[in-house]
Amino acid sequence: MNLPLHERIRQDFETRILSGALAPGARLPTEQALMAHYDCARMTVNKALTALATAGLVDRRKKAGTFVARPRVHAMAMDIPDLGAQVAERGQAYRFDLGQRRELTGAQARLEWKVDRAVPLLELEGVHFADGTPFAWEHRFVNVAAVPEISDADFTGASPGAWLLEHVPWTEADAHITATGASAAQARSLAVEVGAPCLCVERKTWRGAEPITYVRQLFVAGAYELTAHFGPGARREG
Amino acid sequence: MNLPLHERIRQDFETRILSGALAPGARLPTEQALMAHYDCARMTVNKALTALATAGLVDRRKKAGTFVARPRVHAMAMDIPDLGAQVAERGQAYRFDLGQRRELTGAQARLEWKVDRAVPLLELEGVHFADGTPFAWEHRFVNVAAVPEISDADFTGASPGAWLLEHVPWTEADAHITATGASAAQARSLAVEVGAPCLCVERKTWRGAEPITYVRQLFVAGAYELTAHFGPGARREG
DNA sequence: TTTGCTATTTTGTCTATACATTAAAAACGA
DNA sequence: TCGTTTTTAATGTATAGACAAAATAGCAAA
Repeated sequence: MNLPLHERIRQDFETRILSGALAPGARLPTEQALMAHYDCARMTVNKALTALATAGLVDRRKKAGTFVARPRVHAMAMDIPDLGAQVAERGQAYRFDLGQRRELTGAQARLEWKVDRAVPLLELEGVHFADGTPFAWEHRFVNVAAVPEISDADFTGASPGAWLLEHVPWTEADAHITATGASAAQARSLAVEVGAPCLCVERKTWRGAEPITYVRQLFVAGAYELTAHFGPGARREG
Repeated sequence: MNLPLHERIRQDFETRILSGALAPGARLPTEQALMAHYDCARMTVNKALTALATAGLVDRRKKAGTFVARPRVHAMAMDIPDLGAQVAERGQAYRFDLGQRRELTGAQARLEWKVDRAVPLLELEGVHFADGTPFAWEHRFVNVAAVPEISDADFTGASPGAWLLEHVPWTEADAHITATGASAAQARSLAVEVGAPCLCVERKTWRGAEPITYVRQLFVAGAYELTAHFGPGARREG
């Protein structure tokens, strides 16, 4: 494959960014440095970096330079919600209660998540509260190999979702959304009646080819609403 | 606002494409013609057209030229589902029963849809069946000014959603997804008990700045599932 | 300390040109 | 007429250079 040079440069950095080798906030070389390194004209480097910028992978600022973009959920079609921040935004007190925390070996993990590779997993289960009232229950698996720092994280207060958003940029996500009635255990956790309507969101996220987390969240009907916007522009008001 | 020239060129054509003035398949002027028209260098024109191409608005072929791309829903993050096609794909018989059909004047329309401009609306209400079993109820408003042909359309059999997908390319959509219990009327239409968990999808779509349709759909829990994929790649299997 | 100016670095835009690549179209030959 | 070859018109890539714009950093004055 003889790719054009600007495309090769683009892919070089895309790979490094998606793999995490270039962490969010890291500065890329200047166009001057790159045109020396690749022995080409500035326009060629510029084309590669501009492409990365329009793809949202990097931010470019005059005089400052080019930086790996922090993962912005707004750039994505549907907000991957940080429940705590949203609750706080409405002036309510947020709390996350961790119920269960378990480390799973690779063999178990393969069963639980149905990934092709066997990976060590962290299993988390807990409930989100707004002003002391439970509004969401979640059950999550995290690929420890992808995020080793998570072993030291403490989720009594901040939710695992918020922690992951902060620490791991994801690049791809799959979501399944259904309605369901609360099971007995879920109903107990959420303080609703068995069979009460709930919004169920199942989501898997990846960074490049590496699976990050799988989560199943149950929201009490009326307490939560997913919104999504598709298309080039920003979200509309009407 | 003094936009850069390549951006102005890009917007010129984006506007014409989204407004429908340049229909899918139409050929754009060659770079030569454009550099004469805008009195600039070829690279400037090229940058504008390349941007439109990466945004998926146009296709470019060497020797042939630049053409307005046909709208591809697959490029969008979440499939706007054609319920009939999905049901048929599973080997079930699909049917749509139109319950109510009403023309609304501008004044009423403003109330019903809460758009800033007063537009003539078509109000539709009906139920989707798979193998004779109702699985979704919908209530829809269509901007007749944007799609005048819809007045002649017949929805006994094919759903309004399918008709719109066929006839009107949308460019932007907003969706709100919640869980809710079925109301008395909805429960009767869907043959479930009052309060049964349902997935509720509210969606507005636009073509450019022009509102096309607003729909509220209720899916019986378990009978339907929304899936969404975010990120550059294609939907994953796992 | 704060404010304001100035220099400098880095990206943003644009030009004019050159050659490569591709695929449609035209010319050609059997 | 059909298939093959050649031409040619269009986009794709790349160069070297110029000036513009913006934001940081440093310095000077209030």
